[in-house]
Amino acid sequence: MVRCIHCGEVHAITRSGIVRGKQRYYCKDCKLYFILKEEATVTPARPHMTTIVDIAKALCISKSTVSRALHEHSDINEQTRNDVLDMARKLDYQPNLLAQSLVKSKSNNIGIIVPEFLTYFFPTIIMAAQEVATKAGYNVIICQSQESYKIEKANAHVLLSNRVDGVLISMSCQTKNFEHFRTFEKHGIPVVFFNRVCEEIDSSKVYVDDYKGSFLAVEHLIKSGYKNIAHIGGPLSLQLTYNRLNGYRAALKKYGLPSGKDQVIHCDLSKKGAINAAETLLSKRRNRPDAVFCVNDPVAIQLIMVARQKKIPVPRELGVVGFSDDPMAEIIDPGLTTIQQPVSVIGREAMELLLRSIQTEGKAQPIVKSLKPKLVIRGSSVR
Amino acid sequence: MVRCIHCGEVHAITRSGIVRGKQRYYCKDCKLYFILKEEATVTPARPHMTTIVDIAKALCISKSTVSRALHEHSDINEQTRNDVLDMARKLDYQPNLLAQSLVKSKSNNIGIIVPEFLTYFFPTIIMAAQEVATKAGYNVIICQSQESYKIEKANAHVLLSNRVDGVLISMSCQTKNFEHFRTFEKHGIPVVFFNRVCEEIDSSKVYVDDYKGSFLAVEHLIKSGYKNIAHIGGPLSLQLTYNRLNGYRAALKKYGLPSGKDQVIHCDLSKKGAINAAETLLSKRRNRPDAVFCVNDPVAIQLIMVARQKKIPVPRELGVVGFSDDPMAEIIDPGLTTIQQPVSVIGREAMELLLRSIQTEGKAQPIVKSLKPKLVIRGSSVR
DNA sequence: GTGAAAGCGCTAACAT
DNA sequence: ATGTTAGCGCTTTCAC
Repeated sequence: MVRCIHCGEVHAITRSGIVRGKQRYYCKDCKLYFILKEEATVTPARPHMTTIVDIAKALCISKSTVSRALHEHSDINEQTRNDVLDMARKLDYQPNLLAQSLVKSKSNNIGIIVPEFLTYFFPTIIMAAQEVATKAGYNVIICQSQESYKIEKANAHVLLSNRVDGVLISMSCQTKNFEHFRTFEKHGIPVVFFNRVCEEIDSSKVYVDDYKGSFLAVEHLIKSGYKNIAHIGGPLSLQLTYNRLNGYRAALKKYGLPSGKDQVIHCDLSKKGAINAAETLLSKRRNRPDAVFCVNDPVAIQLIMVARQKKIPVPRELGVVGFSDDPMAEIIDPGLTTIQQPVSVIGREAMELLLRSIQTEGKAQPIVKSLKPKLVIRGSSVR
Repeated sequence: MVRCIHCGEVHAITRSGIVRGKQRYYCKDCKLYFILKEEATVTPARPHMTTIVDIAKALCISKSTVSRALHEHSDINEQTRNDVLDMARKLDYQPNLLAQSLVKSKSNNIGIIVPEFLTYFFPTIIMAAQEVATKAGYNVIICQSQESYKIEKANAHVLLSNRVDGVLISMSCQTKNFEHFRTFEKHGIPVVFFNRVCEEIDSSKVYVDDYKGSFLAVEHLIKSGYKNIAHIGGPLSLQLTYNRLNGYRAALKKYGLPSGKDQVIHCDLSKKGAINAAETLLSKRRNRPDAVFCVNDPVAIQLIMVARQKKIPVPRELGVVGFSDDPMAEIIDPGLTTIQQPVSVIGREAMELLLRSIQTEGKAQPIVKSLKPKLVIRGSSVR
C-alpha cells in the first residue's frame, strides 16, 4: 500500500515507470510524481506541514541539497534547483522559521515595547517601524506595558524567551528601575529607545526636541496676547515631562512673564488624570489662567471638553495648545493648536538604527537623534 | 585555568572543597559554586544565553532532570528541584521558546490579521484579545493587511512560517479569494473571523448584529423627524456593508419612507473616500438628504467636517448617525449619535473561541456569535 | 555538485 | 528519582 507523499491518500496512486532504478509513483489527485525511499516510513496524518525532508524524499536526494537549492547556494546544479523549487511549490512548502532560528541563533523577530497603542501616536510609530522591519525580513512582536513597570518587565522576559534580535522601547511612566533593559544588552541584544527614552542607558535613541517644541508653543501663546499661561505636565518619571516643562519656563522667562509655581499641574496621562487637572485649573477662583499649554493632545482635548462644560469660551477666554498633532486636533472645534511631531519618522528612524545595530558586529556606537518639532496653528489659540 | 560557568571570567575563581568526589569551584564575582564535568568544554563568549545544559553541568546532573525540575514534573526530588531552580535564577536562565516550540510542534503564538490599527476600533479589539491570550500563555503576532489582498496573503504566509497555533482574522476589503485562509485549516490551524467575517469559510465567527444596528440608527433618525435619509455605505466586498445597507432599507420600508437608489453611496473606508462621498451627497442641487446614516464613525465625522465647511448646520439641516462609537464621537461638536459596538467583547470572545478550538482535538464545531449593538444618542441627530 | 553527520535547545519516551 | 537516547526542522561543516 503506497500513500501519496503529499495528500497521504492511497486511492489515486498508480505506478509510473522506473527512475534511477527505483519505482516511481503518480498521484492523480495531486498530479504528483514521486519515489519512495527504501524503508520509506510513509506519511503521517493530515495536518503535517511539508519539510525539506519531504521534498528530499520526493526527489530522492538529500535534505542538504534541498536546503542549498532553497537558498540559492552557489554550488548547486541548475536542474536540481529547479526540481526542488518545483516540488516545494507542489507540496506547498513553508520553511519552519522556528527551526531556522534555532540553528542560526537568530530569530528575525524584533520586539517593540510601548505603554499602549490606543491613541494614534504609538500605532503610527509601530506601523512605520513595522514597515521598515518587514522590508528587511524581520517580524515584529508588539508588547504593551500599560504604563506598568511590572508588565514591562514581564514583556522583556517574553521577548528574551522569544530570542528577539533587537528591541524598540518607549518606557512606561512607572519605570524607575532599568535592570530589565540592561539584561538585553548583557546578552548582546541591541536596544533603541524612542520618545520616552531612558537616560541611564547608553544606547541609541530617537525623540523629538521637546524643549524646543514647548518653547514654540508657549511663545506662540504669548504672541497671541495671553498673559497668564499655565501648564499641564506629564508624570515626573518621564524625561520628556521635564524637557517640556523647561521649554515652557524658558519661554515665559524670555518674555518676562511670571511662572507662578501653582500654574503647573502634573498628571498621569490617563483620561481621568487629564480631566482632574483641567478641573483644578479651570475652577480656580483667583488667578485662573487665560491659556494652558498641555503636555499632549489627548490632555488638551480633555481640557477643552471641561472648558466647554464650564462655558469658558476657547480661545477667547482660554487659549489652548497641545503636543503631537493627534488627528483629533483637527476634528475638535475650535481646532487645536499643537506641536507636530514627525511621528512616522520616529518609528522609521528608530527601526533603522536598531537594524543597523543588529547587523553590526559587537556593540555599535550609540546614535541619538533629536527631531525637529513644528508649530501648527489652529483656532484654539488665536483670538 | 578554570572559567566561571556564569560570567566566563577566570580571575575570581577559587577551589572550594570536593563534592561527590569532584573538585568544586567558587566564583567570587557571581557568588556561585560550581563543578566542572570531566571533559568540561568551558564556556563560550559573553552573549551566550544560559541553557538547560549549563544548569545541568553546573549541578553535575543530566539535562532531562533539569527539564523536569523546571516543569514541576511529578517524579523529581524536592532537593534537586530547588537546586535547579536556584541555579536557574543564578544563571539568569530564560527558556528558549523557539526550541520548545520546535520539539512540541506548538509555538504558543497566535496570529492576528487586521486591515489597520490606527482608528481605535482594531487596537481596542487587539488589546482585549491579547489580554486573553497572554493569560493563557500565548503570544500574539499582529499583522496589518492595509486593506490589501496581496499583503493579507503575505501575512498569512508569515504566520504559517512562524507556525502559529491559531489565527484571528478581520478581512481586508479587497479580499475576494480565500485560499490563504483555507491553507490554515488544511494544516489544522484553527481560524476565527471577527467583524469582517468570511461567509465562505466554515469557522467560528464573532461580530455585531449589523442589520439590527443599522435598523436602530435609521429608525432613530426617522423618529427625530428626518424624511430624506441617505446612506454612505462601505465597500461592496464586505459582508457588513450589505447587512448595514439592509438594515437601513428595512427601517425606511417599515416607516413607509422611499429609498431612492441615488441616496446610497458606497465608499472605501479611507478618509479621502469618505470626503468624496460626503461632497457628492451634500452638493446635490435637488433632493439633498436631510439626514445621513454612515457605515462607521470615521466616515460620519468626515461628513460632519464637510457639512461644517459648507455651512450646513448639524443637526438642524442635516442629521447624522455613525456606527461604532469611536472616542471621536464624543469629541466632535455636536456629539455624534452612533451605534455602539461592544468592541472589547468582540476581541475577548474571538480569542476565547480560538483558544477553545486550539485546545480541542480535531476540528471543533464552529460557533458563530452575534453581539447586540446599542444606540447612543448625542447631538448630531436630534433637533 | 551532492551526501552524511553534527548540532541548535529542548522534550519525551525508554531504561535503570 | 535520574540518566540515556532520539528527534523536532533546519543549516553547515566536512568528505568525496
